[in-house]
Amino acid sequence: MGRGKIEIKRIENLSNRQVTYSKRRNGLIKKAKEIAVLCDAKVSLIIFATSGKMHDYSSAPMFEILEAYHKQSGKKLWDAKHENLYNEIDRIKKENDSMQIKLRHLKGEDVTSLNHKELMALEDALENGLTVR
Amino acid sequence: MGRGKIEIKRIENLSNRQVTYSKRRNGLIKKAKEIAVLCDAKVSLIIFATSGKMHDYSSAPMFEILEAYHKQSGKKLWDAKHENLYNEIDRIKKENDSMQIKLRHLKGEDVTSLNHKELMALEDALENGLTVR
DNA sequence: AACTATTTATAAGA
DNA sequence: TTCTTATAAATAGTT
Repeated sequence: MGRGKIEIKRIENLSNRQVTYSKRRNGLIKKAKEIAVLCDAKVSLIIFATSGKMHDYSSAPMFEILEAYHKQSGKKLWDAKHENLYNEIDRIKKENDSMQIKLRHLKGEDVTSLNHKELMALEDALENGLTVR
Repeated sequence: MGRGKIEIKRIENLSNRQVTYSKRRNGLIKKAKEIAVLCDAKVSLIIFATSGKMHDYSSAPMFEILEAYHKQSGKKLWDAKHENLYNEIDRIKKENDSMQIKLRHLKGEDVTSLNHKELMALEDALENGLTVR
């Protein structure tokens, strides 16, 4: 749509590419807004130029749309993000369980029945567990 | 662009709305593909019809684009998802700290110096903390 | 699902 | 960059 027809392949001339990018980006966002209004659709659009500059549009809070996307796509978008948190929870829970066992042990017998080395080992384990995070 | 000009407002007639949705959705995805190729841009597009049906296009793995979006937008996309996990971590850490304090206390004195009520209270607190999850 | 009269988007030029 | 305009492309209403 213009003075001449163009092939859909990368525009090699930088200046032309930038101009076309700017025009088409505006057009795309306009169309996204229109379908959202006309058809009561939820739309999320994110565009990055090669320069790294970003433009975006969403007809509802981006998070909502991406949540819905996550549910329907079956793609595990968030897993990489969540993995560290789950790992941390597991680690702390284990630490916790370990302490619980030791507490029960201590409650069940006179503390003096543990020798000095046992106490040091116990203390080390706890200090370690609590500082590796 | 058609036999007549239309206003950009919700199309009330269901059938017309569906037809327009289908046509414009295709158009939008085509344009998204074109700008990605012509201008070497990264594009992510997600569209939901009111029916709940989803269509999407992304010129690179969706996760990559959303990660980049997350970094640039300053919008806290993931927080709602992460909040529960952070809360759980906080809760367990507190439980953990509490146990550590009690352990130190027990190690520092003969366990028999705690009276029966104190031991019961300690046990209850631990059991409670460990089962509320 | 096709068709086509019009509107809209935009490529090239200024 | 912004404006202009000839032409390509999208699409609203129709069949």
